[in-house]
Formats: sequence, C-alpha cells, structure tokens
Amino acid sequence: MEDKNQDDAGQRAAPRKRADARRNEQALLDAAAAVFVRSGVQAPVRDIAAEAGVGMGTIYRHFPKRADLVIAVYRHQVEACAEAGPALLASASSPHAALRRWVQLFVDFLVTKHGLAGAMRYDDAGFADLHGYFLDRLLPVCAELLDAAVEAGEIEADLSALNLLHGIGNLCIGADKDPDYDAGRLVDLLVAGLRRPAGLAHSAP
Amino acid sequence: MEDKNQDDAGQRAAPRKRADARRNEQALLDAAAAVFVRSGVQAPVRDIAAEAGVGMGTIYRHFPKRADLVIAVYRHQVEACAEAGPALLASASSPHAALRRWVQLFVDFLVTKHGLAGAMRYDDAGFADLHGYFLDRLLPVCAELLDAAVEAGEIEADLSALNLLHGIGNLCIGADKDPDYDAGRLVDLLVAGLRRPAGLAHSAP
DNA sequence: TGTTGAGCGGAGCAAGGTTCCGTTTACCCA
DNA sequence: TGGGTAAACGGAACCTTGCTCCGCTCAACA
Repeated sequence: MEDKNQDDAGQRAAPRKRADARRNEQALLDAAAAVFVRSGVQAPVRDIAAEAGVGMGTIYRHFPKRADLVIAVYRHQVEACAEAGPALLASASSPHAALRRWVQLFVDFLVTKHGLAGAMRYDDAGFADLHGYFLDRLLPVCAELLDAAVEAGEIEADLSALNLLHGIGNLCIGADKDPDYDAGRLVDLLVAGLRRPAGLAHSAP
Repeated sequence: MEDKNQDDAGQRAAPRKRADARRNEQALLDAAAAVFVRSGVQAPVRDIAAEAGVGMGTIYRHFPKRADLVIAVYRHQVEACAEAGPALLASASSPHAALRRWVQLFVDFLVTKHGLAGAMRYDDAGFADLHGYFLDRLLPVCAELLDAAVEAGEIEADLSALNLLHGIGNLCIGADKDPDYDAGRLVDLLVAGLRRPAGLAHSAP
C-alpha cells in the first residue's frame, strides 16, 4: 500500500514523480472537487488554483487543459457507470429494462454535477477532450445495452448509441439550475419512445 | 408606407429616431444576420460591428445586450413558428399529430441557425433574455397543443410545456455541428414516448 | 553537501463582452 | 440659412477567463 509512486497500476514507465508534485496533484484534485461542488464545473481555473494554494502554472503542469482536470475529478464515477452496464444487463428483467436503468444512472450522475452536462456538449471546443473521454468510456457500454434490446426485439434498431448518448447528455443540460426541469422524466420518455409496440417480432417476456 | 418612423405599429410613445440611427439599426440587423449564417450565433460582437461598418458603441446603443441583437434577428421566424401552432391544431388529423408537426417545425428552426439552440440554454446567463423571449412567445403555443392532446386522451398529462420546450431546445444543441447527430429523430422519439398506449381512456380517431 | 533539472508561481497574452466618454451630426427653430 | 443641442457615433479601455512563459526554488540523488 505505501508504495513509492503508485497512482496507476496500469501504465508503468512513468519516471517517478517528486513528492511535492504528487502532493500538489492530490491537492488540486481535492480543491477542484470542492470548487466544482460549490461553483460548478465551469468555475475559473484561478479559483481552483487558489483553493489548492498553488499557482496557475502548477495547475497547467498537472492538467494541461481544464478538461483534463474535470476528467480526473470524475474518472471514478464514470468508471463505475461504465461497469454498471453489463451488470444491469445480467440482472435486469429484460435488456430494455437494463437500458432504462442504466440511462437513469447516467442521468443521475450528470445532473448532480453542476454544469457537467453543459460542458460535455459536442460543440464546446474547449471541452472536446471531456466529450471524447465520456464517449470512449460509455459508448461501448451504451451500444451493448442497445444491441441487446434490439436483439430481444424490444426496440427499433435505427438509433445509434452515439445519438442516444448525445441526446441524453443534452437533455441533462441545465437540470441542476432549474428545479422544475425534470431531465430524468424526459430521458425516460425518450427511451420509452424507442420501444416497439409490444409483441411485434419476438415477444417480450 | 414611407412614414416618418414606423417600425412598430404597437407602442406609440417612442420619440422618433434620427435617420442615421434607423439606418444603422437596419445595417446592424442585416450584418448580424449575415454573420450569424457565416459564423454562428456566438460570433464576436466586434465581427458584427465590422460587418455593419459601425463602432462598438453603436451596437450597444441599439442592442444593450448581445442577446437583444439575436432576438431581433430571429423575431420574425419565432413569430411564424408561434403562429403555426394554432394553425396546425386546426388542420392536423389529431392534436398529437399537430403537436408532432409543430415540434418538428421548431426543431428545424433551431437546427438551421448555427448555435442558436446552444445559446438558448437555460443555464447560459449571458443569453438569459434570449431564453426568456423564446419562452414568452412559444410556451403558450406549446401548452395549447399539449393540452389539446391531453384533452383528446392521446398523451399523459404529466409533462409540462416548459419541460417539453426545454427538452426540445436541449436536444437540438450541436445538431448543426455534427451531421451524424439527428436531433429531429430524438425529439420525435420523445414525443412518441409521450403517447398513451392506444385506446386507454377516450379512443383516438 | 553540491548539483541539477523537475516543479513552482504568477505576470502576461489573447479573446470576448461591455462600458465610457470625447467627438460628430441630424434635426429643430429662428 | 445659420446656430444650438441632444442624440448618435466610434473605438479605446476595462474586466474576466483560458492558457503560456520563464526565472527561481528545492527535492532527490550521488
């Protein structure tokens, strides 16, 4: 456990960081998480630097783009969401039910992070990497759920996972700002609209 | 027709503008429209001033916020969309069909204006007025269509017009940037998901 | 303990929205 | 037609925000 430089069991080759560097990276992660909760994901970089008690240069040394910091802060939760996909598929009563529950999981995640959905927008150049990261991680999961539901004859096959994820992300924008806006309901309607009239091809259990 | 100062048959009391002021206002409107087509709605104010051949001060005299300029440019089309609602309700085969067609009209409008949907976001403070304008004009129309469909027993009553409009606006974000993203399809799914299983309460014609 | 380069801080740059204010000029009246 | 005046103009300047640059510091290792 108390190893020398063990952040990432994955890629060896990183030439061991200095202690102060590791300390600062962690401080930045903690500070960013706190600031994101307080002020939202679009909080100024300067605020985060101040909260962590480091200079601007330090932030950009560890996280070359603002998006990289955001990614790092939410990595664990994205990972958890990705892993929930196959699990739900195995445990839910049908692929469509699994899809529906997974989608709500994703919505809950997005909605609880002030402004994350907005920052993830496809057309936000500054956050292109964030967009890419979410897609890399979640697109295969979403596709698997979608395919399973198509396979089971529960939904039409004409919606790509990419479109669905995009749509969900978009629907969650602003959900944290307006208590009357119910992103979960809208997303659920969207997934419901996907459903075939019961008993067309195969039959649903 | 060649009146003295007749922009607005509505509110009297405006104390007659100078000729150069009227000329510049029109030039700005034209310039903004051109720039919006070329570079999108988020084009820098400076670009619009340059295109119109006026200074920054002039733009802000006529349109105190960037959003005011955007509103002015699209006012006609928003108006047309608003008026299409009752017309569709009168002509379509059912309220739900009317709703569906109206919604597609709105989607087409949003998608063809680079970045308009993005700028309209609820959580974009800079464009709060734009958001407000769209809502003022289109919310009653949407509510009317929704109510009619509920009345006819075609859809559930548990989705507010505000939520629906929000959702549609959100779904259209980025649609102009990514040719693979099909906002129209997603919105249609959403509206489809709203539909009651046929023949529940009243019966659909 | 001396050397050295990884790491640090923060001034500075660019971009974009908005404001300020000295100058210009359209319009009214004599 | 000639003045007077307030409306209108223009653009420099300001503020915020993301990101870069670079001289200084000090952790790590011999």
